[in-house]
Amino acid sequence: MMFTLSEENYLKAIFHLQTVSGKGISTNAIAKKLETKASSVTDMIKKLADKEVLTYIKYQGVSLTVLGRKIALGVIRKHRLWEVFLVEKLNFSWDEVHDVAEQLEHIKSTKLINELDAFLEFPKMDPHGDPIPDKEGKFQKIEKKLLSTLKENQLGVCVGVNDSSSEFLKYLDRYQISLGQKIRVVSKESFDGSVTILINNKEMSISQKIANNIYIQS
Amino acid sequence: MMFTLSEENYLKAIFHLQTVSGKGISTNAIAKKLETKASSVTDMIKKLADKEVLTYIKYQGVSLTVLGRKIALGVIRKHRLWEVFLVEKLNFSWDEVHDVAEQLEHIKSTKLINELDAFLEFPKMDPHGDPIPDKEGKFQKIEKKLLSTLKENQLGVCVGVNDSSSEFLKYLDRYQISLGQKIRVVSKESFDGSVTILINNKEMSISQKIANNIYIQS
DNA sequence: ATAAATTTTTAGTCAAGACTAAAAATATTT
DNA sequence: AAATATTTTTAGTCTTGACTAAAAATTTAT
Repeated sequence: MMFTLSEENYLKAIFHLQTVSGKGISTNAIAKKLETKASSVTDMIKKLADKEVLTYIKYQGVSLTVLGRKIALGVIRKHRLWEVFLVEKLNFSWDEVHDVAEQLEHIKSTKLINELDAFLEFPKMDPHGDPIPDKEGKFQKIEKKLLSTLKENQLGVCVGVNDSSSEFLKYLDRYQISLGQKIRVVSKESFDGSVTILINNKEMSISQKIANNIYIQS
Repeated sequence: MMFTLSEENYLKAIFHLQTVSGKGISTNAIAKKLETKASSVTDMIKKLADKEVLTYIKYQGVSLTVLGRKIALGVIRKHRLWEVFLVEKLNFSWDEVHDVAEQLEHIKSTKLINELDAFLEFPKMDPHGDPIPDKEGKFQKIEKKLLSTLKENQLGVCVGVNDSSSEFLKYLDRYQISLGQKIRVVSKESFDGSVTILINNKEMSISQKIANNIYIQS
């Protein structure tokens, strides 16, 4: 069974939505994620249900079948391995990889992706701290919480980001926040939720929105 | 100006046809090369003429403009660099690379391809002996002739193949014919054009068709 | 130079994947 | 429990790139 580029993108989007909110995924949520219209989503969902990668009951949202999940994980595996390749071998920075990986993830060749995996020495994480599924679709769940949940004076290490947009990642670069960076919460402002943090002995203030997009391990 | 996957494939096909037969390329020739129908070619040609990548006069075939040639060479550059990558870094053999490279050649990212070029240390040839255009589209023309044009007792080195199909390349592997391999013509059979050659001190006979698809440098 | 054969183009369809506008179903208020 | 608001689906349209069948132009043969 072959899947088109569009179909793969739908499966990936539904998988991501499913890991966040447990239950059936609404047409609207998918439309928003893929920046398309609800009517287009309905059309595609019918096709994917016919292909038995998701179950669909009218007016009740969808959820992936075992097969659908497997395909989604395959695409995610490819996306993240290519990101590692771009950063490790081709001098891309973490804010430059996303768009290219979005293209590369749809290249069809089992040998290609497994050899790439070996060439990169079976990395477990991509450049944004997200886990890379193995051949079987298994991946380790990383213990992590949002920076915004740390209490005053607590210390943690940055292990991931919740937003991989180029704008956000460039912001982090400017403030020297990268994977592995130690961050201490100095104080929290209850008025606007902003957080004062200590990085490399320098104090700085970040907005709540920023703090909500940085993953920390204590 | 952006080009779709189909448009790029048309440009590439026309470029290849143009390098073989000097003059305007016929609708039929393109259809044959792309395994499509002449009517489909006419449709696409009109679109490409509008985009000013080729000139087209009804019933008279087409020829690439400077821009069209540049785009075609860009696609060919990507194809061949990816082939080198697959063989040198990912343990592909020369008969396995074509289909994957056909997909990879359409990935859009200038940085990607130039970094890949550097990573591979600016190779001048792909695994089939074909030259790789540089950033500017320049490439060296290799002096070569068909094995079938050698006279009896002449010696040469295999420097390329005229057919990159998996079947043909596997045949060459079986008979230990690879790039750089020394080949001496022992005798030629005028009846069927077959050629008896000497490789690694072993004599063998190859058909005219095979001899017509191996490039030799004397 | 006309007839026959070939090539090329036109006209009309089709499938995929998206869209808008309107209808139908479900949720939320009052 | 109606009335209103929201979500989802349907119906119909559009674009891209392909297709078939038929018409038009060009070549080749007689």
